[in-house]
Amino acid sequence: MNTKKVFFTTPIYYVNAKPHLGHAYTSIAADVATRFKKMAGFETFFLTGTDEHGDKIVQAAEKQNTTPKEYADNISRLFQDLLPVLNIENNFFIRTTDPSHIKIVKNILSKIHESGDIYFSSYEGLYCFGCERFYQERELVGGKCPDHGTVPEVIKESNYFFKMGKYQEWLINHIKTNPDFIRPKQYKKEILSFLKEPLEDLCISRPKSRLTWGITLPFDEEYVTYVWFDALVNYISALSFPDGELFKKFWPNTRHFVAKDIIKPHGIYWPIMLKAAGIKIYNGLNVHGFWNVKGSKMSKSIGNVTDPIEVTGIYGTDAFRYFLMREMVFGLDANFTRETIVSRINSDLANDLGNLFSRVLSMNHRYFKGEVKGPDKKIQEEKMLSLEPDAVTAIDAFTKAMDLCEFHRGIGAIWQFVSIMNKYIDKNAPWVLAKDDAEKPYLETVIYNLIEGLRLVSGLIYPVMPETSCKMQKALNMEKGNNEFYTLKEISQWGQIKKGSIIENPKILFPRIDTDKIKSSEPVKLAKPFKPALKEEITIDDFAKVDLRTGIVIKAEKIKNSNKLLKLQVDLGAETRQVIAGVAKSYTPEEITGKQVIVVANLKEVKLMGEISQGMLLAATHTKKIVLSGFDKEIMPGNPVK
RNA sequence: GGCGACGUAGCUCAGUUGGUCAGAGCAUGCGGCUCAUAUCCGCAGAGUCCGGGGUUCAAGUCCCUGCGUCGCUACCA
Repeated sequence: MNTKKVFFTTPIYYVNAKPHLGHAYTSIAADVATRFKKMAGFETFFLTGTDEHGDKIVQAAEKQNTTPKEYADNISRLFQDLLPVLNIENNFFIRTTDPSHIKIVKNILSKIHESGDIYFSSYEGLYCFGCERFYQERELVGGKCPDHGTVPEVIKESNYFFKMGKYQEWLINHIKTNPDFIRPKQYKKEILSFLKEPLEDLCISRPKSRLTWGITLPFDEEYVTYVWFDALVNYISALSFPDGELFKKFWPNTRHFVAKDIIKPHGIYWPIMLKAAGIKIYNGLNVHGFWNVKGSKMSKSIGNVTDPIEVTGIYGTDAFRYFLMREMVFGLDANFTRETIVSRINSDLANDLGNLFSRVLSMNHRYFKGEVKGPDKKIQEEKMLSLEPDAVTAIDAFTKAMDLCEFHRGIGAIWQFVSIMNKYIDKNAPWVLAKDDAEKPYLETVIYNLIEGLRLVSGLIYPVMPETSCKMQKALNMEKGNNEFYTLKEISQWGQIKKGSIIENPKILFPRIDTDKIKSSEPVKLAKPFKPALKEEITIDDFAKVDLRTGIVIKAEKIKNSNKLLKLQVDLGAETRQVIAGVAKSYTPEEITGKQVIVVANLKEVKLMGEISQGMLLAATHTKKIVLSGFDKEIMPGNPVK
């Protein structure tokens, strides 16, 4: 038997926070893809796990007075416990602290090091000891660390670097010649556009003086490897690279599922790492968008971080899985609100599918005491009663869409068939046929086709709603054993329902959710979200750190080679400051001269386009329009503004 | 500022290579049925397919430009 094989992964989730909606989506999407491929006859392997090394974990652990390992154990446990709640059937759960993983990371590092693609180099940078990290100049706030408010020190450090630039052309070519390598295609474009600029080499180490919570480099005891190098290797360490059966079986028939924020590591570092280590390149990357919640990005300060366990508890696992897969166009962002999920559940699940199931089975019960009758071939042909052609169409559209991870379309194809069945009932009006004994064969044919249709639907929804699939099949006397399912091939054959068997009166598949109740129990929050999102709350003391003063622009001139910056001399009373302001698009030097402005007077000076800037003007911006702040009456320069 | 994506009915969005492409779902209104979870079925809305140019016998669908939204990136103080 030469079965086709495919390997699906989620990213390994960083253990610095508990799982949220986004994690749940990625995992469910990969689970749906895996289940679908199983239906299509593939042998599959599905991997997820946690990423547990690095600075942040050490810091978080210290805060809780615990060890990094213990801290990681706790959060990793949360991710592991989430899986059964979401009904995710992973084959393995990897942790970057697993000894076997660590061994393989070292193996790969050695390989690349030996081939000469890792080199040692030192560099100077601005280092904040509080944060234990380097900052780029532009990341600083007023020349100070944004977290600690201290001025970072210039220090020299040596590290190991991975020669990524060497493989840039190769990668561009690889992406172009493998159109499915990055999907959907907007992300392929994004990566290619990024690759137009020269790739910088990747720093892959940290000295142990700064960080010990990591994997020691095999070629230098004094260093640990850093972030992505450790994390990405999980995809093959979990398969026991290089000699494991799993690796031989599944690599490189791999599709990685990731959210759009980590396409660079996966679309650039990872293939180059594989190439440099002489390992085959994985088949492809499936990139999805973000879930916004109530119209805003999920964030702690807004308080809309959504807990998948809580949501599942309210709506049920299958409904939650259905909603996520149906609502999000794979690749694009989507919005999560109580209204949208309730609307999906009520109209798609309760009204369309649930009610169809209920009405068909109860008619069968009412007219035939639950016994499954067969179709009358003659009448079926005469009146074109067979639903088989529509079923074939549905299976076909479903399969095509699911193959491309276009889950929303795959589901759409099933629901189109559901809609056809509802119309079919209306058209043939079984309740009318039931009044006339002569129409009995007609009635039997209609009901039979409907039951068959439900059988098909029960099979097709399996990847998305495994529990409901099983429930329906049980009701239809078509259930398989535990954890078993019908393959596409098996469900495709029309006319499989067991004639003569007795089908019970149906139970409700999906109860409707009373929207009135929700409205009354939930205070209406119609507040429009801020755009951009509101920053973190500060105290009056925080604000008091900013020294605002009144000023008057006494001189203004353009800066060469800059279409945005003006060089201003601003009178602050006690002294005249030079301020470089990015207002040239909206103000000419003539216009701005003489204006009263508000100046941030205690801002650390910086150089912009070679000119010293000793402050900053307050202004409002909307797109490209800039409007300076000012006063409605005359005021002396140098006054404090509060 | 640079690069890129997008802008289609009240809402969420489909619309492949230019010619039944002006659509679906939800919401709304009216009508029908009663098997069903007050569910289902039918009909209606008509929307300058963001504005303006252009290519073409023919353009949401191609080109240019303006505006708007979003992403990446930068000299954003």
